Amino acid sequence: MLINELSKRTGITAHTIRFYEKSGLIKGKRDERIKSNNYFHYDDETVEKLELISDAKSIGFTLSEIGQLMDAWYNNKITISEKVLVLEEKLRSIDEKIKHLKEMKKMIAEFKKSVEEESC
Amino acid sequence: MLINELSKRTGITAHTIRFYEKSGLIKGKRDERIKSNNYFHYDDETVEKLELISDAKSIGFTLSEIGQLMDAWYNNKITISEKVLVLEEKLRSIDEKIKHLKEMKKMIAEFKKSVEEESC
DNA sequence: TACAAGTATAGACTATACTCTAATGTTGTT
DNA sequence: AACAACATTAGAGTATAGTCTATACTTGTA
Repeated sequence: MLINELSKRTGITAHTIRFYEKSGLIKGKRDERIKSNNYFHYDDETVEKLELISDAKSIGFTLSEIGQLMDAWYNNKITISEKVLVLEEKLRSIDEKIKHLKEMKKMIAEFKKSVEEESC
Repeated sequence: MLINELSKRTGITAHTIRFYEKSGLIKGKRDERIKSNNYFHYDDETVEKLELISDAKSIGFTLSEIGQLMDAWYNNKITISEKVLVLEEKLRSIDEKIKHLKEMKKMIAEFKKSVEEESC
């Protein structure tokens, strides 16, 4: 598929997709047989990758962290133990984030309670 | 206390503290009795606020969201029901973040398992 | 065939959140 | 008094993550 369809399938604009391509997160292929243009072609794996990027971004991962994660996920030049290491690190960082969120949640909930009691 | 002590107590650089001051997140007071300088003076509440800023940043809140939260927390020009509204919204957004994190954690954990099985 | 829609690249622009520098003045110590 | 340490403001610079524009070529449709 070409960039426009990729954009429609993922909800990510063509501009941003090109930005991710330049950043090295995804990679389109050129069709050697077609000489008249140099359009990039994308496969279903790229759709998957863009969805992973969206998901990982939504939990606060930077593009550089997402790059590491995607290397572990898709890059076969990396050994299994290297992959496992990256994945474990990401799991740890997720656990930390969850811990901080729960602490903040508790704080806000307690403060909310005290504000509400004030109003009686 | 002056900015340097505030910086030492919070671990936030004077530069960044000034940036937060310009952004309206904190507010130093000038001592009217002192005419020779116009140094800002900060109280313990500002220490607290900076700690809240650090905590809220670590869970991915933007400075603008933190501003709203701090208004609910410290600003008495806001009604109790307005405060409660902001606090509830933040609690919802924290729950969403936790949900996303747990989903991503599950995904990564499953993928990690499949990578490890591959190695046998 | 005209022409709208799609594609590529380079580079400018934006927003957020700092981070640093320069100029200038004040305070505290020796 | 000298001088280091600290304070202020204005404004420049940086990193991240886009977002947009201009230019130019290609493709699909009426």
